[in-house]
Amino acid sequence: MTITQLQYVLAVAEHQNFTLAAQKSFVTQPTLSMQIQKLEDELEIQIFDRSKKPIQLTEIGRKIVDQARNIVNESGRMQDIVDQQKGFIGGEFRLGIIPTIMPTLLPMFLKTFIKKYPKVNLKIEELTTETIIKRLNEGHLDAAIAATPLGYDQIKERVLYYEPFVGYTTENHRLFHKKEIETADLDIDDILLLEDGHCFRDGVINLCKVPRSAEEDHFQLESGSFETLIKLSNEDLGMTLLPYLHTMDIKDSERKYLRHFTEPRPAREVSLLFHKSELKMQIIEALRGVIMGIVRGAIAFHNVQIISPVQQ
Amino acid sequence: MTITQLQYVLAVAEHQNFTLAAQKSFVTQPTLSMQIQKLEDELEIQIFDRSKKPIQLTEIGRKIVDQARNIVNESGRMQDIVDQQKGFIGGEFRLGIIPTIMPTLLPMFLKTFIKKYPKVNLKIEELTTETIIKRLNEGHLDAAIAATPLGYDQIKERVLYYEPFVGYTTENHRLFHKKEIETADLDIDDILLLEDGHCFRDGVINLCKVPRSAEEDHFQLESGSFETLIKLSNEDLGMTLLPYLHTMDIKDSERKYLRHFTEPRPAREVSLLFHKSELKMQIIEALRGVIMGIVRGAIAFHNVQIISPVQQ
DNA sequence: ATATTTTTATCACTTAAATTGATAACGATA
DNA sequence: TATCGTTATCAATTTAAGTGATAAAAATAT
Repeated sequence: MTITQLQYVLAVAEHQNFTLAAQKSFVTQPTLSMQIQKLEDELEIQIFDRSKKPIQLTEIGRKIVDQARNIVNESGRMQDIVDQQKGFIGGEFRLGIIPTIMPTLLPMFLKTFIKKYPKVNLKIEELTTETIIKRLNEGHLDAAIAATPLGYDQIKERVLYYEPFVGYTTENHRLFHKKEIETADLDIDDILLLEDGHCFRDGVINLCKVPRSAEEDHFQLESGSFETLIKLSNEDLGMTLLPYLHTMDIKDSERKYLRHFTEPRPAREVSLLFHKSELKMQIIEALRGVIMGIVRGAIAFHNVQIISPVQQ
Repeated sequence: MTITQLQYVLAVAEHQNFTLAAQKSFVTQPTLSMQIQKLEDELEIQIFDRSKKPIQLTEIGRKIVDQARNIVNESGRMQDIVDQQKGFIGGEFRLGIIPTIMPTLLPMFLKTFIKKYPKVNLKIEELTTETIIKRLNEGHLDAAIAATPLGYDQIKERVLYYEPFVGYTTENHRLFHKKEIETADLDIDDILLLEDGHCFRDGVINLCKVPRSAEEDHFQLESGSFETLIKLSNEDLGMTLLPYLHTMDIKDSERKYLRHFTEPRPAREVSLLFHKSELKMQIIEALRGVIMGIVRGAIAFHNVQIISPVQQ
């Protein structure tokens, strides 16, 4: 049994296809087939059921894959240990960020981070929470930023900050004339929300404590960005909710429509997520330090009411 | 980095000698030297300080060795997973037992065990608690039986049974005429104990709640077996304490010197120890099942006062 | 049904890696 | 200074990993 063989097993398990897995592993398909057969012979079991299309893991195969992932992860940590000892912060680091956090948070910390840690080769991707969890589990992401708590037992969460929500009304809206609004004022049918998969939506739904019913949705087209929501809101299609950081670069002409909540303000918890194997922990800690340093001051922490994303 | 290289590192770390480590790994010394150099080059660190005699681990080397042990353990578990799935209980199993438990317990369960699990190739060694812990940590033992609790964080303990102590007096002893004795009757200067390293001794000392003082020891020669203690006791050199199972095969002529304790009786906790990595867990569970099945009935469990070995 | 495409297995062959035996280099001890 | 025990280095060998071509099998298209 070699670490390489285990990596091949993981590749096939992921892609359910020897040819594709071989490409992703940068070897030819016979290499992969032979090495996996060798491992199967050595352990005297079948890891894959090749009769099913696409290829499936056998019952024992699933356990083998779990353990293989464990071993491959622990092997990867060897270099981490060396880096940590040397105080070296560098190498490739793949970070996922959900769409509702990406545009505001990334510009705030990116410059500082790459200046402070120039040897880190950051690869940032905008991904939904669901994809983030999948990729973290498969080891294709080193860390991610998303709304929490999510409570996956393979994924650790470190809170970065609590971001209050701010209401965005229009002149004709029933709440426009209130200086400050409170949670109880909200009406689920009245609020424009983001499309599914953006966990912000779930936070809002959760906030209103009203289960979303399909019949009550007036229009099906839902947006992926707050810019669209603001424009729809401006057309008197309802109010919307914006995370605090988004309100910082809103047009002056639209600023008058912002309505802050009374305390305790509803807020979302934004955390750094990473796999429990804690690979590349030095970089994760470095990133956390930079982000928390930048955000501190920009957001008031006191008296916020945490909104959990309900998707799981 | 290969698993083989990590095994070589562990061998050198253990034996502090490339030549010896090579022998134990069944390869030549150049193989070992080259593979370890290759790993050091790959990680760009020195694992071993070859200037010191005997060879020492560097600071980073110690961390590398810990992680290597982890990876090698997890690799070893791959076959365990397969065995477990197949319901196969077999292969080499190295069991350590402390001297004060070995002679009474081993004959009780050995026959049953090898009959029930004929494919297990049991290798049993009589070892002190200290050696047991060292070997479990190094992976040279799969499990052990000793007096507990010990509280090492790398070692897990599963209680097998509680074994009461029985007093052994002689005709001229002050306690001879009591039908039953109690803990308070004991006097540390008056009891014959086993040599250091046998954890039973510590249990007794702990029981008496009197720290052992060197001046008070009347004679330095201490025994390794209860047979010797009984004989010394017969010579009126003091009373002694025997674990319950030892009293079952005592000579009829000496049986009249046994004095049971009143409840709650002092007892020692006897447990199955194994490394927290839980390798070969099926066999460990099988062994535990057999021993607990055999011991149940032989020892009354109620109202025992647990005596902890103090050595740590 | 039959042809075509996609995919995995098998083969002889090449490339790369691990291992070896001999020996040099080093440091400790006599 | 000689000797011993040890590790490093080297060319040669053995073993393992990887390749390209192709066969076999299965799915899909015609």
